Amino acid sequence: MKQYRIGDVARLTGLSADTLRYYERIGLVSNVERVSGVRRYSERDLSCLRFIQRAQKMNFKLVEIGELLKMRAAPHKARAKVRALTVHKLVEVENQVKELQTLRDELRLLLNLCTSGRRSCAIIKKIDRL
Amino acid sequence: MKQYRIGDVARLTGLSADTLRYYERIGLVSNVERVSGVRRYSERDLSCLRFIQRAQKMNFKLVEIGELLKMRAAPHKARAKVRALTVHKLVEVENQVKELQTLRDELRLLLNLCTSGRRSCAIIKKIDRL
DNA sequence: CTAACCCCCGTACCGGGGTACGGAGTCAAG
DNA sequence: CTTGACTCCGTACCCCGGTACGGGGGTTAG
Repeated sequence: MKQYRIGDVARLTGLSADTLRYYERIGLVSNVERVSGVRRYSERDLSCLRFIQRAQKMNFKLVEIGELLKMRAAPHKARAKVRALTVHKLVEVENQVKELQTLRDELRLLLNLCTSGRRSCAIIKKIDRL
Repeated sequence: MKQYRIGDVARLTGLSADTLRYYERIGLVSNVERVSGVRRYSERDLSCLRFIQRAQKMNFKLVEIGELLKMRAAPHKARAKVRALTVHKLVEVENQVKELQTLRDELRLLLNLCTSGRRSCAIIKKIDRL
């Protein structure tokens, strides 16, 4: 089984060495082997890190990813929990989308007002009494 | 002209007294009058605070709101700047919307997979090799 | 043997928007 | 005159996901 030092892992994953140490410190990646004090990452560790990166792109927070990793390790009883976590995340994201869309529309409105140029600034005025 | 103490303003705006002091500290609201050390907020100050609250809902950061407030005070030469700031914010928000929509679709996909129940957890598997 | 790298650990710091705490001062009513 | 409500200020702390720094040690090539 191949082993990687922190710098190798950094290059392979795109995460900085500091970040890798940080993940270990907060317990996200656990029990990385040491050889005379130096971290040796296994393929397993790498797979775990890539899982983290992908989950992060799915907007999961590091603590949540910690949960997911535990469930990943013990797949059977975890189904419902994983599902719940994902549903929760979906709802969160859906709400964010809605709010941001509203916001976007308002900003577009402001800019339209602004383009139909008058003396004073339509944007400021509009925020004044939105 | 009416004057308000910090507690009154807190009740009127929904901002905490600590937050009001904080806004003053970071220079967002400036030159609040004092009567023997005690803040006296004017109607102008209140209007300013409400502007802040509305701009904040528009996703402007406090530093940006600081800019807007300056422009609000000196409306004439500010047009272009206000516009630029707003355009920038709009682009930002549009990008966020797109990313979150993609994300939302992926989460929905995950949940669909999960519902068509099999032995092991489809969500975990999918994150494994997304 | 030295230079160039890599790695260790601990600590502090970043942004953003506040919240919490504690000691002291002020003011009005009872 | 005391009690209670309100305020002051300064400092520290929260979350989140890292980044930066600095002193020390290990390894490898020339």
